[in-house]
Amino acid sequence: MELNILICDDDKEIVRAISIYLENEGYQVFKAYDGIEAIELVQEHVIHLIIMDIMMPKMDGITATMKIRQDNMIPLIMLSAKSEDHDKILGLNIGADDYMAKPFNPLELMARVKSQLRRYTTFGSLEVSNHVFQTGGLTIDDEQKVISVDHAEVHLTPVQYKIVKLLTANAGRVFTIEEIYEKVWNERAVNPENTVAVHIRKIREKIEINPKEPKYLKVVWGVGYKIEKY
Amino acid sequence: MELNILICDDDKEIVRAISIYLENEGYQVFKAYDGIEAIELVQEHVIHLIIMDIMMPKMDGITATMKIRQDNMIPLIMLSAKSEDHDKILGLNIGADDYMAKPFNPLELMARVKSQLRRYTTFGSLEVSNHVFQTGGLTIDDEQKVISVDHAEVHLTPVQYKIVKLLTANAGRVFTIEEIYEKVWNERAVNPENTVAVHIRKIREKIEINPKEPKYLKVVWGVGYKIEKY
DNA sequence: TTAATTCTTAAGACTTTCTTAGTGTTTTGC
DNA sequence: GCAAAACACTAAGAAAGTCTTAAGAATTAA
Repeated sequence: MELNILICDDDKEIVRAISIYLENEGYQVFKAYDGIEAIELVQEHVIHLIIMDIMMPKMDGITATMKIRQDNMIPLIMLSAKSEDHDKILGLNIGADDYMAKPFNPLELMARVKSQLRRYTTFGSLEVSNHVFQTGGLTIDDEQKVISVDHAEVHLTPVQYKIVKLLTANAGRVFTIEEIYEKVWNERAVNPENTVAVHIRKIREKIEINPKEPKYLKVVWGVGYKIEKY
Repeated sequence: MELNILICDDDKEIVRAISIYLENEGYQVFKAYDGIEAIELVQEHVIHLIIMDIMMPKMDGITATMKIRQDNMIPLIMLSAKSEDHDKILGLNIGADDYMAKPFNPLELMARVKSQLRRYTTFGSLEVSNHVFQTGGLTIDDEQKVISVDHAEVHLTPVQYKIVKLLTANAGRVFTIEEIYEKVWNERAVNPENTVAVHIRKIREKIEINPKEPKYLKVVWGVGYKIEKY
């Protein structure tokens, strides 16, 4: 999966240097040199993460962050500033997700970027290399995109399939609705939606004998859903 | 690995705000409102890092820091004070590990906390490796949100689960009702409520063979509750 | 355009949580 | 040792919260 990172700094040398690291890791990089450019790019493209300087001409990083959040846009935002500019940072909650002091160590930056983006790397770190997952009578063949329950094939729609795959590949682990949303749609949930619940219902209709007493797809009250590990 | 941070400030609003950030990052937070409370908590719990205000009633942060160091206790200590206070140098000479000027930006604070705690973590971000706590016949799997007593699975509600998790993760240690309330609900108990007792009752009903003679969840009269350490 | 899929909404079912009020037990002080 | 006080336990019902379900609107694919 392609992850898009926007790097925004008025120092072109920094932008260039960081881009190299990011591209090296396989990320798609977008570049901006002030807050206004950044906002434009965010409106035009699906950006997953923004690394933004605070001190910039035209529009600073704080203002840009607030504008982006006002528009209900949900990319992750990491702010950065020279350590002596700390006092410039006012206001308690402007909606950034991380902060780094300049000059920063590229390795640490990469570690933080990965840490932030972990929510999108759905099956990445957790997935087993195998193409077939199984738990109890539930089998999912990721190569043929086919799932079977007790040896009977079941047809799932794409979204349903992704949810089942996520839960089955990590059978036993409980995922909150937000987590499921983030990992399946690759977006952050803006407000608590019911859509995941509806999909869960549809899935149960297909894979459970008795949807009221699910054998596979279980709810953990007040927490989330999981596929039972057998 | 669970990292415990103690935040100590007489301004309750600050304590509350910072706790939210810290908990959001997965740290276990303890709260104190003056130096004496801080020292008590440090003696009772394994604290990895203290964020302490300098200006406080009863016992100030400098004195508390010195006392803690005199006792050969080793938590990291970050002091904070309004920028016009020039106690900075003094603070660092008496054994504090970092200093921050108020008002501070939460993102910067988080960056510094992580930086200090890096010695406890593999690389920057805090990665919990162990999801299973155990003591005697009581096992709690934090990934599956499942607890078992003598190999029999037990279903707990979210609040019940949080209480059991808190006590089990610190098995043998006594928590007062107020402590339990603060940690589970993330707020101070306004007036001595009975709600914790009710939850304790419900938990015992589920995890004890004979709730009247609890084997795991014990009361310490006049003090609080604990889970027996075996 | 039609068909399939996905998303939104809202009502109702169900679960959990909190409050109250009363009962039982342990400690304190005389 | 006994009464009073302090603290812990229990039960039941009200309030709050979460999940389920169905139906239809919106979107996407064929």
